[in-house]
Amino acid sequence: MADVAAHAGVSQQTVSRVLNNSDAVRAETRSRVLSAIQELGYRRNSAARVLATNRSERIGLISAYLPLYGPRAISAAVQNAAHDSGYGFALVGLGEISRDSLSEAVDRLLDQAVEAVIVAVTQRDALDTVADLDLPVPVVVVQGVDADQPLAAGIDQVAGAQIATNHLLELGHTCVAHVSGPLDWIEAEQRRQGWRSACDHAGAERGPEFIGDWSAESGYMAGRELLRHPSVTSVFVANDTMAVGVLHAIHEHGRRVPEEISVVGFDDVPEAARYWPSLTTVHQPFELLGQRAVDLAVRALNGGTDIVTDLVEPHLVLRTSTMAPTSPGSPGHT
Amino acid sequence: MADVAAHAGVSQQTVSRVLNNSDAVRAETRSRVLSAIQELGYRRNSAARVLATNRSERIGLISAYLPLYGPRAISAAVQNAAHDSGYGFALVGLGEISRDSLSEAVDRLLDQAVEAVIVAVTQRDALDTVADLDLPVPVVVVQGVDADQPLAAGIDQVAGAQIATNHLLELGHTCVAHVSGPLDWIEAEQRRQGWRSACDHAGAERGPEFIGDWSAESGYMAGRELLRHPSVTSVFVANDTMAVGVLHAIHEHGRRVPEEISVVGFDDVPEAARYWPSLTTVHQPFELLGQRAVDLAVRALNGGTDIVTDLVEPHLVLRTSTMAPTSPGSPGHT
DNA sequence: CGATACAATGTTAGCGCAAACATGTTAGCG
DNA sequence: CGCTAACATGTTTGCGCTAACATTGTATCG
Repeated sequence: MADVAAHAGVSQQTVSRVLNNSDAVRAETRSRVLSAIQELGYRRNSAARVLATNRSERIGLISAYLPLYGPRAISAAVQNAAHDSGYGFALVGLGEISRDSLSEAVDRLLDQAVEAVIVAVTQRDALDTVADLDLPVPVVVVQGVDADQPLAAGIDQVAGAQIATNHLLELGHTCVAHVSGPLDWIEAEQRRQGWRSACDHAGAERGPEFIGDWSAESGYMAGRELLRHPSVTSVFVANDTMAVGVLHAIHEHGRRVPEEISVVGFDDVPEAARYWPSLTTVHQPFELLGQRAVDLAVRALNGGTDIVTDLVEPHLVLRTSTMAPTSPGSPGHT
Repeated sequence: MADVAAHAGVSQQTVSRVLNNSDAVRAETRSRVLSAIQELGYRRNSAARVLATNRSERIGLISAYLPLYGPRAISAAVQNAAHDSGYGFALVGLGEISRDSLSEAVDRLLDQAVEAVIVAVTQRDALDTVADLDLPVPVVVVQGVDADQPLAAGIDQVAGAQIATNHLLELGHTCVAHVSGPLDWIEAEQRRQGWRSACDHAGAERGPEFIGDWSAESGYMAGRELLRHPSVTSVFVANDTMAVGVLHAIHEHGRRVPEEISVVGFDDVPEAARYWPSLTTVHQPFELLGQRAVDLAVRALNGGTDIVTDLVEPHLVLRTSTMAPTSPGSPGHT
C-alpha cells in the first residue's frame, strides 16, 4: 500500500480511503491512485484489514450430513445469500454429531473470525448443545425450527407433510402409510407429525409406519415391509431419495405405481420428474430460506435484538406417482 | 494474549510459544499458561497471526456446477483432504464460466489469502483462462486432466468409458449407443472418446449418439430419440442422472430394461442401486482424487517443482440394468 | 571452581492496514 | 480583504501476533 501511495504521489492513508470508497477523495486523486493500483497489481491484505478494523465480514455455517440433498441445498442457498449481502462465507461440515464435534466446528469457525454462525444441524440435542456452548457471536438456527427459538428460519415441515398427505386423502385414499426419516431429526419428526395430524383430522386410517435413514436403501427396505400390507394404497415418504427405494421395492414386487399404490415424496430433487414414475413431491423454497437466515444474522449483527422465527411455506408438485385408488382388478394406465 | 501472559506471570512471547508448540518451554510453564488460557477463555486472533507470519495455511477450490454430483463429490473430498493435511479450505462456486467470473473467483480466494488454488472446472477454455491469469500461488487442476498438465490429478475418464462399453460388448451387444455430456466438458469428451475407441477396437458398430447437459431431463429427451432406433440394444450414458431420464423414457415407451435394452451409467451416485432397475455404472474414487490433489498442492507449497499428472482408475459396478441381448420375442426376466 | 554451553524466558520491532486527529487549501461571505 | 467553514490530504498510532535477538539461569566440563 505504501508502494502504491508513493507511486501515486499521495499518502498511504489516501490509498486506504480510495480502497474503502471514502467520499473524501477528489475524483482526480482517486483515479491516480486507482491506476497506480492497477499498474503495480496491488491487492489489499485482508488479514491486516481484519486486524485493524476488527471486522471480518464473514459468516459461518455449520451443517451436518452434507451429502443429503436438503443440507446441501441449504448450504448453497446460505452461501449465495451471504454473498449477496456482501458477506464472506465459511462452511464446516460435521461428520458425526456430538458435543465434541460441534465444539470443534465452532472453534474452526471462530478461528476464521466469523461474525455470526448459522446452524443447520437439525437434531434436537445438537441445538441444545450449541445453545449451551454460549458463543460470543449471534447464532441463527436454520431448518428444524421448533418452538419460538431466538433467531431461527425454517420451512414449515408440518404444513408440507399435511399438504402431501391431504393430497392423497383428497384423491380418495382412505389409508396413508408413512416412511419417515430418523426421528431424532426435527424435520423427520415434524413431517411425521404433519402426516399424523392430516390423517387424524380427515378421520382417515393411519397406515403402517416405517423409519428410514433418508437413504434409498432404507426406503427400499421400508418398501418391502410396506408391501406386506396389501391393503395399503398410498404412502407418504419423508424424502425423495427414500421414495426411490420405495418405488424400487414396489416395481420389484410387480405392483404398479400409481395404479395400485400412490407415492408422494418430499424435497423435489432435480431428478424427481424423471424417476419412474415421475414423482409427486413437496418442494421446499431453499433459496428463500437461505436469504431469511442470512437476513436474520445480518440484522442481529446490526444490533437487532428481536426474537424472530421466520417460517416459509413449501408447496406440492403434482406429477404422475399419485392417482385415485382403483378397486382391485380395474387396471388404469399412466 | 497480554492478559494471558500477565495472568500466568510470563511474557507474552512465552504464551505465543506455548500456542505454537515450541519445545523451548518448560512443561510446568506450559501448563501454567494453558490453564490461564482456559481460565480467561482466550482465543488466538488468526488475522494477526496471518499478518505476522504471512502464512494462512489455507487452500482454495474453484468449482463450477456444484449442484452436479461429480463437482460436489470432488469438493467434499478436497475439503476432507485439506483438513487432514492441516489446511483450511475456502470454496468458491461459479455460476457461469467466463473470464470475468473466473477472475472474480480467483480474487475472492486471494482475498482469503489462500496459499494454493485447486481448480475443478473441467472446461477446456476455462483451464486456459486460469493458466492465463498467472496466479501468484500454485495452481492444481483436478479432474478433466488432459495432456501432461503441470500439476494435475484426475480420474481416467477414457478408461472408465472403455470399461463400461466393453462390458456391454462382452455381454454380446453388437451396437452401443451413447448419451454424452456437453462436449466442452473435458470429462464428457473423454468419456465419449472412450466409448468410441472401445467400439472401434472391438470392431463393433457405434450406435446413435446424443448430447445431453448432464440433467435427467436431457437424458429423457435423448432416451426418446434413442427409441426411434429399435435395433439398439444397449446404451452407455455419461452420467447416472441422465441415465435416470433414459430409463424413464424407455419405461414410458413400454420397453424393458435390461431385457430389451441394457443401460450403463457413470458416477455411481448413492441412489444408483435403487434406480429402476438397479443401475450398472462406473464408480469414481473421489476421495482418493481429493487426497491426490491436495497432496500436489502441498508438495508445490513445500518447494516441489515436479511436473506431475496423477491419474487414478475408476471401476465398474455391476447391477441389473445390463444383460446379454435377447433375440426379439424371447422375453427373459429380471 | 571458573569457563562454556545450552535451555528457558524476556525484549524489541514490524507485519499492512484504518481510526483519529492534525494540517493545509480553497471558496464564500460580510 | 480578512475570517470562517468545508473539504482534501497527511501524520501518528495501535490492532494482536511472531521473528529475531538479548538476557538470564543452570548444568557440564576440564
